[in-house]
Amino acid sequence: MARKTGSHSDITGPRIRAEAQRLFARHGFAAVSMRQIAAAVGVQAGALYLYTPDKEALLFDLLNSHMEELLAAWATEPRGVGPREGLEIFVRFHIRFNLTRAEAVFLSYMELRNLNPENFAVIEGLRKRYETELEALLKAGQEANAFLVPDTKLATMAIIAMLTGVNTWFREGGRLSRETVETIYWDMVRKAVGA
Amino acid sequence: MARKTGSHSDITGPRIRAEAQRLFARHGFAAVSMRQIAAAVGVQAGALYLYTPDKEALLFDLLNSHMEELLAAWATEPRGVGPREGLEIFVRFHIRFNLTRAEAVFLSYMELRNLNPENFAVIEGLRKRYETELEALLKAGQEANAFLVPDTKLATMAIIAMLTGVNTWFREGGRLSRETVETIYWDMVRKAVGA
DNA sequence: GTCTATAATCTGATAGAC
DNA sequence: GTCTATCAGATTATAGAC
Repeated sequence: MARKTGSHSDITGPRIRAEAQRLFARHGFAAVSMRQIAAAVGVQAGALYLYTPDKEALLFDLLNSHMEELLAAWATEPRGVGPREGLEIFVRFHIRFNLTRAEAVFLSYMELRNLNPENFAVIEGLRKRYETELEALLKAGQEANAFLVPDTKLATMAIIAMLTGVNTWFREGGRLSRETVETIYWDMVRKAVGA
Repeated sequence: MARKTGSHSDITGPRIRAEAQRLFARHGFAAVSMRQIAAAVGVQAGALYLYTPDKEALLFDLLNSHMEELLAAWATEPRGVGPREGLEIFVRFHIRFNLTRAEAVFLSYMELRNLNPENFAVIEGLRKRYETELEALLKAGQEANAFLVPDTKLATMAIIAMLTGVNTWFREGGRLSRETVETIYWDMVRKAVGA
């Protein structure tokens, strides 16, 4: 069962992504050097290029994985029995999922500008798909007369911005539990859409 | 009226700040070099150091000015005759002011991490002061039984995140005018706080 | 007030030994 | 798969001429 000397490809790849995410989120993509990432992983800078063609591809991989995981996780959430329950599930899901991926969420909002146009379009497409999921819920509720929403597009953007904002101030062990925060935000969203 | 050769201190200072803001917002603080800023202004890199001790002080100056101007502008807004009108004035003010300073708003949210701890604390203090203005409005409305807000701190964060989010998608000349957007957002905020 | 020149260091990425 | 060494160029900031 002896391993070949210095061969850790199964573990080094994920470690590079983890350390890159941590460093990019903390200092910003441009401020972090390949050498810093390598040092955090415990390899030399040259070794990184076995796992990524360049620095930008590393960033794209992080953003792309995050968005794919977000959509996949949402797909496994239960559908509500009506518009109101469906929206509550979305609100709670968004807060909960984003809080467990704070670094990735931060990167996805802050470092998009460091992607080339093709990669940027991919991430924007995935983000749009997620927004459309919420907008569909709002439209359905509006048509069923369960909600009173003057503009579903604006309501979509308003709700997502409001929910994502939790990431900027929430701290585990603070005044309120995550569950309580979810409930209070759901109360505000529910009233805002007239449900 | 002849000027001394190459003397433009009255105009170069503001130009440096304007170009730095534009470049930092577009590419990120770390990704922009002092040479790029100098080139955009039309001077050599060395000349920048007559106006700023270093790159970080330039960023701090931009963030600090923005926050001071935000607070000063809010201070000149009319007070509403009641909690409801007061909140509407805040909602419209926040959207309107932030849309006219999109680059500065973006920087204030994205580049805080590039400040040293002292400068960071200054900006955080100013931001907190602004948040407290909104929270006071919500508390007053709650006590007057004009609003029904389960948690004024969370409502403050939720409303600010929601309103600031307009900056990420609003484009002049798009589907809706700024006035219309203000009105729709005010409708959502009003309902969310039970007014 | 602006310029040129420069110091000292760091950058992303590659080549080739092991 | 990882290392060392290296390339070619960029970085912030300063010194001193004009």
